[in-house]
Amino acid sequence: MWQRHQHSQCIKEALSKAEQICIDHQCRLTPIRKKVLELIWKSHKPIKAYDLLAQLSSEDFIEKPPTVYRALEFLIDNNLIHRIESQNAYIGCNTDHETLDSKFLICDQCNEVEELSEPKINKTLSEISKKQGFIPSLVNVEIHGTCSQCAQH
Amino acid sequence: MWQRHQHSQCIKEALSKAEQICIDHQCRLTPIRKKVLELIWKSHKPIKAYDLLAQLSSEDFIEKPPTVYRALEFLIDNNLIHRIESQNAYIGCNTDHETLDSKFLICDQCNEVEELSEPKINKTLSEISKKQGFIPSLVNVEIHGTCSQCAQH
DNA sequence: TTAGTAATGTTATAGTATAACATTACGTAT
DNA sequence: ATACGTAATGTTATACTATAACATTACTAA
Repeated sequence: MWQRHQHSQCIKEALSKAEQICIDHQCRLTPIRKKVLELIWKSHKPIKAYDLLAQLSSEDFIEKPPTVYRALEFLIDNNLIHRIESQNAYIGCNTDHETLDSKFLICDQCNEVEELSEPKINKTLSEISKKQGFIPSLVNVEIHGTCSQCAQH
Repeated sequence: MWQRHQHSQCIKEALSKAEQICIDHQCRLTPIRKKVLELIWKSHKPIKAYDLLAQLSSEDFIEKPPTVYRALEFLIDNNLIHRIESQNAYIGCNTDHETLDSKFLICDQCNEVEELSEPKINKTLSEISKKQGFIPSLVNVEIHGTCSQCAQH
């Protein structure tokens, strides 16, 4: 689904984006938060909370669930990662969001996930909500299937 | 969000729909499956597996997790209920599905859920998937916000 | 009737997440 | 620099969600 590439670049970009956001939002990218964000980007696929936990503990970080869940909460609140609801897993966000929304293509073959940033989807969903008198505050779209790479094999 | 009404009618309809589907699919609406479906419709809001479990056990049904999870799996597979991923909860389906998709408006105030059956959403999502060479097999859309009823108060 | 499959029973455990309270670190006003 | 308030983390315990694995029972069709 994604081009093969060195992750180091996306990790770097993600971290510097995170730092900028923390300045803007007046909050702190503490070592734990930074480490969790880094691990999520390193994985490059959805990663589970307890897998993060295991990796943290193997690197001399504190390895208790609340630690990682707090970091995840922080990163989600600041739009630096998203939760893939259908997998109880977390993935980095490299998209600029004007609204609270996340939209994914999830390949059930290779488990790669691509985040969509198509305004058209938001527009359609927003129109339909409005038609029902519903005021949306947060949208989540998860499309499972087979990615182009996997479809060819 | 929904008009006030007697649930008895929707429960009846849901059950007879279920019976028809089981005939079509050559499977059985056993007492447990029927009871679980009934409880889900009685709730009329998303209901959790362990809440179903509690209600079952108070009615002389077997009250072990696998029982209820198996019934839930059966009902989901036959499109009689859906799982609300963002809530780990289950809700009845009164919609006819041509494809595997579920789309919800979820009111965070009153916790009512309305299932959408707008082909336009599927069309939009399908077009965008295709553009990426992605072959969708299952779509889930969860829109959180405030329903028209709650917005007025 | 009996053999094969579907469904359920049962025990145990895996996997996901949070509550509650204690402690430490940080930012800032004095 | 110091003291104070807030933010973040440490720590223990437990709640909540779901499934594996194997035994038993019920149904169906030859």
